[in-house]
Amino acid sequence: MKITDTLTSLVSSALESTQSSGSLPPTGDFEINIERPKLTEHGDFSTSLPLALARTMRMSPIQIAEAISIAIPENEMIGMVEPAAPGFVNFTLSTSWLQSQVGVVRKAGTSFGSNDTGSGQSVQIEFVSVNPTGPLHVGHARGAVIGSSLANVLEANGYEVQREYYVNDAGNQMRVFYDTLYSRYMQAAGNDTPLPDPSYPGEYLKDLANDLFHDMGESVLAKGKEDAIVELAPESLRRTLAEIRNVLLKLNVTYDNWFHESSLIASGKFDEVLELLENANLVFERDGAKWFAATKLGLEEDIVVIRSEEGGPTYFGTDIAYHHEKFISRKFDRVINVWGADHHGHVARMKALLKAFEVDQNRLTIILNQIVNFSSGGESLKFSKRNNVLVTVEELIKEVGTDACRFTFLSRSPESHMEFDLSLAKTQSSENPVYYVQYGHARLASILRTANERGIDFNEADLTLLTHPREMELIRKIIELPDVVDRAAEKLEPHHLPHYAMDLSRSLQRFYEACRVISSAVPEIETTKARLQLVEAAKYALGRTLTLMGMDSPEQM
RNA sequence: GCCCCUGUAGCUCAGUGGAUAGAGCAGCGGUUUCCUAAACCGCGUGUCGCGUGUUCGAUUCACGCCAGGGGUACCA
Repeated sequence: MKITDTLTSLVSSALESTQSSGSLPPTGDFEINIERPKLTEHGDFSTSLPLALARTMRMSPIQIAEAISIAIPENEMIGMVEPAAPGFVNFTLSTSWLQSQVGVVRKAGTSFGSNDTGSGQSVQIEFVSVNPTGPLHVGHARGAVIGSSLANVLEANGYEVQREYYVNDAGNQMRVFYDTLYSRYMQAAGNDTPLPDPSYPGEYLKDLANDLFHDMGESVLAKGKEDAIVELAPESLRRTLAEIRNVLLKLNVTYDNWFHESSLIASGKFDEVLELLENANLVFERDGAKWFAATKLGLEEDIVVIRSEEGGPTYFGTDIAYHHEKFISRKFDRVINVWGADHHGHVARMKALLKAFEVDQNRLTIILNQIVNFSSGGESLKFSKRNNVLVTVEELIKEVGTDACRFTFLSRSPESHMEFDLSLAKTQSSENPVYYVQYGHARLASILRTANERGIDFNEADLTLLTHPREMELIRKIIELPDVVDRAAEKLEPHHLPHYAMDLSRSLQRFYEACRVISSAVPEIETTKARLQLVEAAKYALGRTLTLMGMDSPEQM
């Protein structure tokens, strides 16, 4: 049970008993809010309930706080309950309970930090989903990092999670891409074929065509353009996706499923769902195209689902079928899409679509991460190959490393228009919070290594010897982790993790400085054992945090 | 025009309707017989963009304004 839940029930029963004894008057509806005070003098937790009740009770808040404080039932967790002006009830955790938590954390081990808030619920999280037309651009890294950490955190909170990449391999863009690929392939074969209009830009296509020509040769061309594309397309798709997959792997991003847009058409799913909407009178024809009647669902404009020109579905068109697939066929309780801010116009459409499917809109959450500006030493960077500024995620990882990259992206909330300072991120020193956190982990590992080398068995220890302020500070910080995970998962805010990691690291460095763990002085062996248990607990907490962030937990640096 | 996001310390950013708004970096000064100094300790009044409102209480919620970014396709 979470600490705050216990406190809530303690306050609740205190209020009931004061009311039944008549020392406090009855009240209407209210909510018990447990928060963490900023000042240590105000204890570990507090509630401002008396302030909220003052009006209906027609009493001064402090009187209510006093009455509640006295009535709080005995609990091993609570060391002290104090009323405080103007109307708070402050709780301080008991030293003995805090000490005992070291054992609880050690017992939980690498699973420490987990909750079961989401157990029994399935959630699908879709992220990155960039068109398979080239390597990932630096801007895509943010969504990748947010999505993958969010998935980790949701899993830690008990959800059954599926990570999915939606491969847009069917749209008009892909047609242009393949047309251009054909021309590039012809050029690679030495023909003077012009690029189509419109054509797909980028050097990548040229390189891809050259590679394909090297491996597949002239014979492909003998069949004419359409047949050649039929052969080239799957192979180019396979190679581009492999490249995307590899670079994501380097970013520590993995998927449970790669879902192809084209499969929606091949399987008939697209037609099936379109018919569904037609039967519901939500699809009509105009100017030779088919439209989704979004205005009937409160939107300002209708949306094209099938183009007039070649009769193919639009991006929104297939997304209709895709989301039907997510909610109706695969029956996810919740669906989370992590999109770049440039997709913002699409959000209202998807919500409208859910209305058409009669799916509760709250089951779909769309996280829009804002764009990233890259800078180096205070100077803003414009991306281009010509200026020799990095462009791809691959180059970004090479430049700053996976861990620094993840930590930096993760430490800002998705909606912030963040600035990524490359020079700071790649600094491998104390200036960089990334290494500060990892160094903390390495240091803990080092202490445990030393204990092992010296043959110290600390499996049995007297935890009541942990009384130093820095020891208590560290324990308090360690046991915050489940709350941090819970909050990150429930509010879909993974950026709390790096901030917690920093706090925890600071607490353990301060502890390290003040409390020698392994000492040559023999009489202190019992203290050593207790502190080694604390060190191990801290290592579990920090290691778990790093794992959830998708970062490495180094044993030494 | 309309829609979304942002505006908090010199810089980059946290901040759950509560008590005296925080961290990292940068800057200045100090700390090392023994587990990693990639560390620790000390030094911070900032119109929380501006205004009005809701509230016992607003950086937090609502509305208006200002500034910056993004979107506003038979692209995705």
